Amino acid sequence: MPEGPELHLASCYINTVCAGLIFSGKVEKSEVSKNPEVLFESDAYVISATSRGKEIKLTLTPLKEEKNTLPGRGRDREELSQNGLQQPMDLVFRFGMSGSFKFTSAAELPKHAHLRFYTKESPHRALCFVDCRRFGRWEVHGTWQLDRGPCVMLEYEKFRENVLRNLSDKAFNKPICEALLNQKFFNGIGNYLRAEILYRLKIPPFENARTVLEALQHRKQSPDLTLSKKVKLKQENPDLLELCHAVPMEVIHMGGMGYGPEHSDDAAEWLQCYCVPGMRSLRDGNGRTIWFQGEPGPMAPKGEHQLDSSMLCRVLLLLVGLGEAGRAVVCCGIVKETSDALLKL
DNA sequence: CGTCCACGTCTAC
DNA sequence: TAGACCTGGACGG
Repeated sequence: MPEGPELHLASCYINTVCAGLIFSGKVEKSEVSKNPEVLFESDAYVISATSRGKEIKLTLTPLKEEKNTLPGRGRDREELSQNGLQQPMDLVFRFGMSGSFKFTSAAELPKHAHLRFYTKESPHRALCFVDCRRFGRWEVHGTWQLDRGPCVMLEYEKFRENVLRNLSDKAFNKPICEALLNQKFFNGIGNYLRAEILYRLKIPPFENARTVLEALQHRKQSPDLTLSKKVKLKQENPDLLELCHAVPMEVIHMGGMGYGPEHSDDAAEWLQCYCVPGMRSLRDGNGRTIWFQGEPGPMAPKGEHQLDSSMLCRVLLLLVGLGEAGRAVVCCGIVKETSDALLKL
């Protein structure tokens, strides 16, 4: 489920279900997970969460009055402070392709629950990090990953500045659709968001990123307009960086994309481009599928494998609709990769 | 049965 | 710039 909006919603979910709840005992890791053990133990602690882009941070805080369990009982001494109390601990998670948090009965843990926090009450319940593909990661005593930029959702002004002040960075030598996945500058944007954002402005995905973004630096002012008209104009014509904030915010207000079993109808309706029938798709330079409408743009990868089904359909319909002479003309003009692809059918 | 595809990083040649 | 890392759903034979 995981691009920026889903990560943020996960933090909201955790803060809601854990509000007023007391957790207890050790943090349990599944056998199969290669992530680090979480050596935290407390008789009574609380859990809270914050998010930043595509990361989420859990804070485990022992309750004050606790005199901790016997030091040394199956515990590393280093994990306890000098007076034997468990210190608060931050855990930073990335979700990979399939991470999520679920709060359930401890008796029936969800499949693929790789990290589990148990409540003190009985019968116990558990907050679980669930991750079927196990691409997700967590770090003990974690901090926000150093080379990830400000959150597109929660730190919009810093995010915008970070992009516009660094347009000389080689990250912007790339097509805009590839730059948008660079978490150093677009922390929170993922594959469906980049497609939806570019589609709103009909920006060709393989237009050069610097070319697109330099145009935002000197946005033309209209001094003759009143302030309210300027505000209105801006709201009705958001630029690319504003959409990098506004589009994920739409998803948050919708309650997330709900990938997987709980696939919501709202989400399916909300998508205007990503995986939508009739839209075109190509592989970008990193092998990721970019969905778009119209022209791919000047930096599109060349090659015989770069013909999408939507375009093939159109070519075939065109050929069917033409007479014999027209067909001959069109076939002569067809680009090499088109004819190659047709021959392969 | 098999092949392809998926919301993302990582690290190794 | 490839692969590696994983499970499971969709779809074809």
